[in-house]
Amino acid sequence: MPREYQFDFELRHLVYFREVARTLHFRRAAEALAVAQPALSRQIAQLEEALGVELFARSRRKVELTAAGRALAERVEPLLRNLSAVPDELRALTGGQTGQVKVAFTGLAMATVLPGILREFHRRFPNIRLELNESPTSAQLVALAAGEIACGFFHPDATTPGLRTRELLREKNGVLLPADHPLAKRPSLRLKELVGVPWVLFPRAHNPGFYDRVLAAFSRAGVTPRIAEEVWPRANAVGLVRAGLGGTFMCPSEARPLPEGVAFRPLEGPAPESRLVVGWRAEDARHLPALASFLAVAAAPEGPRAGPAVHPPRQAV
Amino acid sequence: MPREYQFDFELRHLVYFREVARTLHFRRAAEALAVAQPALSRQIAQLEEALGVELFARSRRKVELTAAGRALAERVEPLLRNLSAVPDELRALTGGQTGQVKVAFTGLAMATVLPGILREFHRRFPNIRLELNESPTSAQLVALAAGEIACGFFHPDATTPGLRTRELLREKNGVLLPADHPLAKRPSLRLKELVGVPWVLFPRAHNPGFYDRVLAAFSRAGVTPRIAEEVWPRANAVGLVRAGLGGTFMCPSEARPLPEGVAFRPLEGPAPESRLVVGWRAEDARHLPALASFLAVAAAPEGPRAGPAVHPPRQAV
DNA sequence: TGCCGGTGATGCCTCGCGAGTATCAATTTG
DNA sequence: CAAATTGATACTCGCGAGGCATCACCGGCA
Repeated sequence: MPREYQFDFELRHLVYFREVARTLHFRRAAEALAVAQPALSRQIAQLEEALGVELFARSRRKVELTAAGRALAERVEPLLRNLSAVPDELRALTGGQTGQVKVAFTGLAMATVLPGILREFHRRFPNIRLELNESPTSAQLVALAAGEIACGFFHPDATTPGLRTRELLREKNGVLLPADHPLAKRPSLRLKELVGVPWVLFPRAHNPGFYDRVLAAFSRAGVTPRIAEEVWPRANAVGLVRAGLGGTFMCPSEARPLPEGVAFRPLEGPAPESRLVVGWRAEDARHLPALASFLAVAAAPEGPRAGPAVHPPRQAV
Repeated sequence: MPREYQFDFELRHLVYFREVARTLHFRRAAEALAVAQPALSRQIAQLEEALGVELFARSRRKVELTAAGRALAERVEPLLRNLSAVPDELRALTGGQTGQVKVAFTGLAMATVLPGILREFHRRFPNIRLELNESPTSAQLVALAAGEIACGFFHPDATTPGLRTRELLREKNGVLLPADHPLAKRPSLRLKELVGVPWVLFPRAHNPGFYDRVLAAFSRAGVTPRIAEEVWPRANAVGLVRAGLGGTFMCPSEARPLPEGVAFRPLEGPAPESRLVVGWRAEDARHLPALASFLAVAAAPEGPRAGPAVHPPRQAV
């Protein structure tokens, strides 16, 4: 039996095409797909070449579907819809619609991406129960290795051996100050201007890598910070800052919405960078169906998140 | 409206999966797909990870489908079948089921891949008429530029400006000799052993680049060939060799089946390499529906060819 | 009519990943 | 127990998807 026809296009082309066919607008479609407009233009051109057919009639000012384009849109729409249901069906077969998953998270996760993930997850998998516990990065790594949790949202620093991770957030830190602090009058700050400001941190053992990078950033700026408090869980740091005990680092997304009595100021120049990832043991994803379902939401390549999409930037700053 | 679900796998994964699901054998599936076995293993592993489901139960010695694997196979099979019909449908819409295409070809094309392409093409597009003319590479390039032909099978040498091409064949030449020639007793030959053998070539103007590479190969081997005849069309060269006028270069595929009265011997060490491509003007493929249909067969990435599949080797020898 | 804003295409560059080669590890077979 | 078979792993390389900057072109507006 001769080998079946192989495709000279990919699902990506079809997904891109569908979006352009819907919006009839390359730039808006590109934005919705979270790619740059030239990339989208080229993929559409490739698809047209692969099919040997013009799909869009582009005048410089307007985009419309050709007859072939309309036909393709009609075929592609149900096809992608069907296909998108397949992964959940398969997980359902292996029991991935029920069960429970133990999940650990840090304060940053709960302050940013986690609520959106949980909402989406409970919509798609109402019968899977999550057991959620706030826990520092270091403890999560131990618990993952020991199999005590199936999945953690933490801040990667050292290499995470044997774990699969997906980055969810990467942001340069800004500074959280008491609202009445003199420096809070400035629209933005530099690290070296923080000399003398007492500083609120977290216990070093919770994430030594990041802790040390913070101190290193200070010392590169010629400042020796005075550590006023080490506090945990993270959410309590805001209270200490508001109480006037000092300042602390914070990601922009973590500072939205801004609590009363504190001010958030971005840092100019070099500043510590916070990364948030979701991590799990590679083999678990194939053996614990409920975990696979959770990861289908939490570690989706571009899963819909709460609020405006938060794209992890490609390169570090 | 939130962005629709995006896939974390590609059509390639599904095609690969289908083949493994059919054969239940990674090596044979890899061969059928014309990829190496490790590549296939990894793509399947990726698909399993993307879906969060084990698709195959591999013992070291046997591969079987899991329940999820069976379910996926059932979903994927019709889906790919449907999808493979789409390109032809679209071309039909724009008139790509009728019309005519002017095609030029060289002797090598007709001796190797062209018959298989024509058979397949007439099966899929019985109402498109081809106008086929044997023509040397140089003339084809002129005719393509002038729009006199829509598509040519030729031997690329210089750059082919403004043309889209796809490689169909790349082979090291061997030597065709009269069956009773003394050198024909040897199982294989070296270029320098051909000293003194009269040589049958094609008119230089037909493909100066290749012609000169042949002479250069001779001179690098320390041989100055005596050009006995320059003949065209190519098929006539066999007659001259059989008549004892001399030897000529020939690709292994071109020498199958071997005509009476001649002997084909591979060359050891460096030897001229023949390449065959199909070429067309990029914009024509989108504006001439019948051409698009022809290219869907002739320039398919791995289209079924006559006889055992001829894969153009990845790197030159 | 000329300027400006919006739109899709093009050129150049980077980097991630698919695929190739070589090799390993495990199991069956004689 | 040796040899063959088979899927997985380590590494390296090259292609191409995608990013950024810019162009070419068109419409609207004063």
